[in-house]
Amino acid sequence: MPSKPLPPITMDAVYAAPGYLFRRMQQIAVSIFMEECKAFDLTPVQYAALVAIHTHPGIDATRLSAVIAFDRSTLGSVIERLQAKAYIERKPAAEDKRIKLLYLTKSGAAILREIIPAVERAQVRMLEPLKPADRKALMSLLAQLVDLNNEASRVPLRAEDALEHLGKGG
Amino acid sequence: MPSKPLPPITMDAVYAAPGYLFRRMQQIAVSIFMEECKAFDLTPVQYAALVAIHTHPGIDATRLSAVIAFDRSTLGSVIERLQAKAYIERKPAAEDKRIKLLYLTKSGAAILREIIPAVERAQVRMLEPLKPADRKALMSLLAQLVDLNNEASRVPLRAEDALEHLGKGG
DNA sequence: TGTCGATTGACAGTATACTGACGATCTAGG
DNA sequence: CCTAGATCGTCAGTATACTGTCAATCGACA
Repeated sequence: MPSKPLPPITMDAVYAAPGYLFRRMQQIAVSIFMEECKAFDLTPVQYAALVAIHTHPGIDATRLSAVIAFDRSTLGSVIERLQAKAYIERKPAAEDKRIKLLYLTKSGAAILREIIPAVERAQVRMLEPLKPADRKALMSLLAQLVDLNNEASRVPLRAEDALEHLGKGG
Repeated sequence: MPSKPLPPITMDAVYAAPGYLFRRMQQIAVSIFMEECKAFDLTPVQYAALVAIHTHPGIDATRLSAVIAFDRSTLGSVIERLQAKAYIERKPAAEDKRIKLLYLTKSGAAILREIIPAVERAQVRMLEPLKPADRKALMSLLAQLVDLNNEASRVPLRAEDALEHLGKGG
């Protein structure tokens, strides 16, 4: 008896696979972002980190990783690069010698203001080929799926939860 | 006169941005793939490369990169790793000394057969939180968007176009 | 108070990705 | 035949990502 007949192995199956489409779309999105923002020498990750530090001054690296759902290991080098560009500062916390608090510098706040229009353009361009109704539908479904799959990633998004210990007490 | 008033900078704007959602979803997808396939020690990229080499035996690295829309520079190390695992072979082409042709080995074909059920499970799991109708809608919109944005990425998908010179003459 | 478990930042190792460059090689034109 | 331009594989440099580990530190509990 032959074993269960195998489905044919085709590239079309790969092209239609969710994982493949997600990876392709991410590559395209990064490419568009970098093109629109090339005057600023900021990556998407660095941009998100700047926004989070702007929104939560004095956050530490571990909590930052939860707020933007980045890997903590990776975040170390991201922070280093932002610091090397003088967009952020790190200050040791008085109460806990392990922690280094993150703050935007003046030039960090300035570049954040300046880059936002370019980021907006990039976001618009990513969806531009679709009809407006389809853009909304896609974003709605994707937002749902990301939220419902939150725990499936190594670094689940914790957003404001992660900030309970920041100056407000737990 | 103050300049145009700035929109507030919030994390919610980041969370709702297409680029952010695409990156999150890709992280989640890779995480699920690796979890389902951990017994096989194959990454999503390595899997796609194996399928393409299976479908197009004797393809070279440059055409492979077009068929799966991978960066050619990156593909070099991917090929090296697959070769180190003895899943593929590289043979110099007789007619062109620059080119190395890629072939699946027996163990490469075997692992491809064995991993497919795990890959299928991963693809299903990625969309599982959505209702069936929503899964179809999301995949349809995403496939359209990726296709319409094809030229926006550094390595546009060329699929069968790239194979015109493979044994069939141009 | 002294110790144990948890947390924090850092690091090593692996794997994608993209940019830019390079030598070897092929092809087309003269 | 010989040179100019294109192509192929490769490499160096940078930037995300994830796994696993480590020392320093903190907090809680005995």
